[in-house]
Amino acid sequence: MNKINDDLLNRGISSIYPSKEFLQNKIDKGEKLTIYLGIDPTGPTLHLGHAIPIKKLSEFQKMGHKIILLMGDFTAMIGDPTDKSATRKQLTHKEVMSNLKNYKKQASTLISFKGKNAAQFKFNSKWLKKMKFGDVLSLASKMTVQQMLERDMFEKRIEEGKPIYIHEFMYPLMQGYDSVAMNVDGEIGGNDQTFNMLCGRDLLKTIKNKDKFVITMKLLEDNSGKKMGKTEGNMVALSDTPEEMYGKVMSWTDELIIPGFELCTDVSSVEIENMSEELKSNKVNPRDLKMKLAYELVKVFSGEEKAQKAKEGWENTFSKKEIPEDISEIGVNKGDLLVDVLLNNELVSSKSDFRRLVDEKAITNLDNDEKVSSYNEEVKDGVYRIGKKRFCKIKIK
RNA sequence: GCGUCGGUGGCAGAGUGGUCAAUUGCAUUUGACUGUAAAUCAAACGCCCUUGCGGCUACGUAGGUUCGAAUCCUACCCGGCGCACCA
Repeated sequence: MNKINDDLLNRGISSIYPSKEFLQNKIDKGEKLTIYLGIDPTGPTLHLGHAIPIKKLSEFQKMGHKIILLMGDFTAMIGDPTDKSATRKQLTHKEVMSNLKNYKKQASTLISFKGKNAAQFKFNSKWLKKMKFGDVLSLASKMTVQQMLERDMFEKRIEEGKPIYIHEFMYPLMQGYDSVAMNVDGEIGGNDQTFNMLCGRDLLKTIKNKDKFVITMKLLEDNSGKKMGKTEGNMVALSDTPEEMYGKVMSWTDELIIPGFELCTDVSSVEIENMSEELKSNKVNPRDLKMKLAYELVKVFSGEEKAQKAKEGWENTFSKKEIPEDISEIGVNKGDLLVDVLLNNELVSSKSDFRRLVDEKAITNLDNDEKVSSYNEEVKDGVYRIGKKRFCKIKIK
């Protein structure tokens, strides 16, 4: 078919079940499909890992398909055992609701909740909460323990003598039931969700004799297979400022450059291919490509203007070693000790921490370019730099 | 319910009467190097006053034994595993 469609079913996609042809066929026939993405609100912000399937979803929306963003407000309380070597602490519904407070707004940078083909925003507690024990049992009778046990992380836990709770077994069933309850045509998600999503496919087939398609997206990961995550500290959150996003991308390892372009930006596939070639043949400085990636990525979420500003801000701070533009200004009294000021503003975590930094000559007064060398130094007017990333502007009242 | 093993710093995981603020790995911070990073190397990494082979707080909770406990004892709380049913 046409070019757009080509990207639609290829770019960033890990696999399509039952097959790409199956889905292509439906689209070619002009069917209006209902497709959903489920997110468990386990944290207060959406991050790039969520944004990747949301972005794909938006492509479907633009083509006139119906899309649903499903909040797993019920399932989040149980906790998806995927990728967890230990049982996750269960969340209360209140915590979950507070987590997802901003999701809709954050997602609306990519998909539209307004207009004639508005995306729907749903909650799975609506049907899961109402289920009776009998309903649960009949659902549970559709799946075997062996099927569940096949999952690696269960095997691993058994080996390590760690507990597996029954409710964790139930998780894929619940997620699968979402498909049945909403009677969707398809589901999209990260390829770490493959098992759960296929579970829904099975259920839909058994219960409603409907063939649900499943699209799994590639994950943004380096070649050691380590997913980017909060623990890595460089996971872009959709609540980040353009500057923060830009900075985080720049701290990614080089291997993420090409996947980053493919998964998170609107740069054309051809262009990406070219860049990939250039990288391999060392024709370009990876840094320059990464800067382009950072720019393009910020553009997707915040627009061109903000992206440009973020870029300039970053260049000033790091490349030219200048001070970032908008650093917080702290008003102090004459004679205050620098330690106290920094401690009160949480720029150092304790007085001991401060002393260590002084010993390491990590604190510099940029106005006269002198290192702070005494523990008991009084504050001076001017800009201080602590390590590489922390800055503060001090103003004596 | 019975038996048994265990609860240690952000996490993982040593330590089983004194030299333990507690080995080590990961994470983190800082410095060097660089392409901004990554990798690598060096250092730091409970808090407080800094003068110290300093003070304070910490090894699930509460008591106890001891000159001295993360280490021993008692009770309690929490967890794993096994057994008890199907045989």
